[in-house]
Parts: sequence; C-alpha cells; structure tokens
Amino acid sequence: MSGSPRSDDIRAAALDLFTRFGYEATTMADIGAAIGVRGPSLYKHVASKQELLVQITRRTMDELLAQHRAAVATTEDPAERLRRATETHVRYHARHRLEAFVGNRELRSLQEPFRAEVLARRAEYEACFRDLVSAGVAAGRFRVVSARLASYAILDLGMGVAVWFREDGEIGEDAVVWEYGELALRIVGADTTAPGVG
Amino acid sequence: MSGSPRSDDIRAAALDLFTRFGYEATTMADIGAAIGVRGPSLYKHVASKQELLVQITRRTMDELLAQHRAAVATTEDPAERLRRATETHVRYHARHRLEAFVGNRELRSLQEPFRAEVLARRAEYEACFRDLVSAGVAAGRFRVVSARLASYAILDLGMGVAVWFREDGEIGEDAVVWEYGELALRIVGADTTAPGVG
DNA sequence: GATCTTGGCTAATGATTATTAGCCAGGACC
DNA sequence: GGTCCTGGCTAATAATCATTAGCCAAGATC
Repeated sequence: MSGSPRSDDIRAAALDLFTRFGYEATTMADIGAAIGVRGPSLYKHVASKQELLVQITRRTMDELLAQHRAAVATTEDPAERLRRATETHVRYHARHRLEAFVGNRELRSLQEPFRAEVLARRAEYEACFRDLVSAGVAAGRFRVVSARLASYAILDLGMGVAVWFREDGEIGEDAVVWEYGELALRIVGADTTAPGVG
Repeated sequence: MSGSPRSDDIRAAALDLFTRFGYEATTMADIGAAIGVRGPSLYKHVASKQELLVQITRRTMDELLAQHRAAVATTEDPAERLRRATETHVRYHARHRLEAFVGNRELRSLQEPFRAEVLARRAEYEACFRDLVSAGVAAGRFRVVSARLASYAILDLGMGVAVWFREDGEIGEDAVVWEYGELALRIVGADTTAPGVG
C-alpha cells in the first residue's frame, strides 16, 4: 500500500500542498482534489494525513544522510571532504527543495515519537558537519572562531537554497553548488591551495 | 486598545506560541492560558487571532527596515556599508529571534492583503542587500558570480541565526555579529584592506 | 450610594475537518 | 455467469476552534 503508484501520487500532491500552504492548512480534501479524488478516498491508500508527513520527512533525512556519507567517503582530505559534503548538501536542497522545505519547516507538526526520531536524525546530520570542521581545525587546515558557528553557517546556506532556488531561475544548480562549495571553505578559513601546503 | 499593556502581554504570549507551535496550531485558548485568562476574554483586547499575526509581522519588517536604513546611512564606503548592514541584520535576528522566526515562517498564514503587504516589505529589504552588493561590484570593490546569489547567502545566514541562536548559548551575540560581518565581506570577495586600496 | 466602565466568565454558534461506515460499479478470476 | 477485490463515492461521526452573546463583579466616577 505504501509503495503503490497511487500512494506515490498522493505523497507528491501532499508534498506540494504542504510546501505551499503548510501541513495544518492543507486538508485531506485538498490533497484529494489535487489528484482528482475526494478526501475520504485517500484512506484506501494511506493511513492518515500524519503518515504522509512522517514518510516525507523520514525519507528526506534518510536520503540526506546517505548522500552525505557517500560524499565524504570519496576522500580523506579535510578541505575536500568539507567541499564535497557542502556540494552534496546544496545540491540536495536545490534538487529536492520541496522535500527539504517541508522537512525543515513542518517538524513542528510531527507527532511524537516521529518528531523525536527525525530531530535525532537531523542532529546527527549537523554533527557530521561540525566534525568535518573540527577535523580540519585539528589538522591545522581550517581556522575558525567556533566550529559550531561555522557548521551552522554552512548548513543554513543550504537550507536557504531550498527556499529561493528555482529550476528555471537565473542561477543554475551547478553554479550554486560550486559557489557554495567555495564559500564553505572560505567560512572555515581554509586556504584553497593544494593539501599539505600552508 | 492595541497599545494597552494587556494587549502587549497577549502579543508576547502569541509570539512565543506561534514560534513554538505555529500559527495554525496555536488556539486562542492557548494564548489566553499563557496569560492566565480564558480564550474569549482575549477579544476584549484584540480583534482577532489574525490581527495578532499581522501586528507581529508588520512590526518586525518595519523595525528591520528602519535599522537597516540607519545602519547604511553611517558611511559611504561599499564594504563598510555591507558590513554594517549585515551586522544589523544578524543582531536583529539574534536579539529578536522569535519575531524574525515568525516573520519568516508564518507568512503563509497571513491573509490578503496583509500577506502581499509584508511580502512587498520583505522584497524591499532583500533588494537593499542586492543593491549594496551591486554597488560594491560597480565600485570594483567586490567580486561575485551573482549579486543575487551573494545577497541571498548573506540574508539566509541571518535567518539561520534566528533559528539556532540562544541568549545563553556558547556563542555570544557580539561574536556572531562580528563573525557574520566578516563572512559577508568574504562572500562578496571584498578585500578587507583599507578603502581605496586593491 | 448610584451608575458606568472594564475585563473577566460561561455558554452558544457555526465552521471546518480528520476519519469511519457503508454503499456501489467495474474489472479480474474462476 | 458468478464472485471478489479494488478504489471510488456520499453521509455520518466527533472533535476542535474562532468568534459572539450575554452575564457579572469590582473598581472608578460623580
């Protein structure tokens, strides 16, 4: 039931509406109308409105973490790891901006224990960035006042992308990704020369 | 009625609850309970729940714009102007994080024409930063791929502050303000040497 | 001391809404 | 051709809420 094509349609419609109007302001009737069906009919495919939000946010955090892990696994160099992590972060937020948007803003509407679960995942993700920064500092490659502040700054930039990025906008995905990768290195005061130098 | 001490209490309570649970999820009974009163009693002091949101968001944008204008009026140098604008932006978001948070996230819950009004104010504010960046580029002091992207990045950083900043946290207000001011200059590729050089 | 105003209260009112119940058409399978 | 399952529908159900109506106590004003 949760993987049927129809329930995928429903999730997609819900994602769109949650993004535009918010979870609370979106009714099951709205979601139904978006796929040409009455509200109650949705219950043949999904268990509840809350389940839709849980699935959307859970999947988003899973993908983000998985892509992050894959990205940092490709190199040992601290600066390069931070760059690739940032690029992955930004690319995800540009490419899945609805998911990222809802995943960030509708956590309040998640009921326990889902809320705690997703928050834990998010804390884990944030810790990954903090560790990347700290590792660079420990290796003498980065120079920051606070690893926490630097990692928040990098993460916030990515979340901002989910808000303003448009597929057909004046700035392309690759341009944003590259620019923000550079920016992350500037935020941590890394010199961009070859590893081992400086 | 709108300026009485009681209505200030109500707005403060509403601000807190809107921040924690969202506008839609906050009931008039909740707001009343926060100040030790039943829901309907609030109507002796405020016209509606919507009015509370309108007042909060409108005041926030007014203050932000006013402080921005005051900040950039203190110098002519493009880099210094951008720094002071950023510092003001960040300081506001640290000091009034609830207001900034609600002002950013609950725009969806504003009804027309208030929504359009606040969005116009916000667009104006964003344009101020874009103009600051463009002015620096025109003066040969900044080097950016896209003024739009750079200004979004700076603005997003400030909004992030409203999310994670804590008055009693490990990073103080002044530290964040100073660091982000520096960061803004790095984002636009300004050299931080004296004006007129470089 | 009578009257008025203020600011509270409880009890409607009237919508809205998630979810459930129960019905039904049409295709799949035997 | 008959039976079942799928996925729709309409009509409850039950809760929640913003807002209004109407009442009342206590302090202020005259």
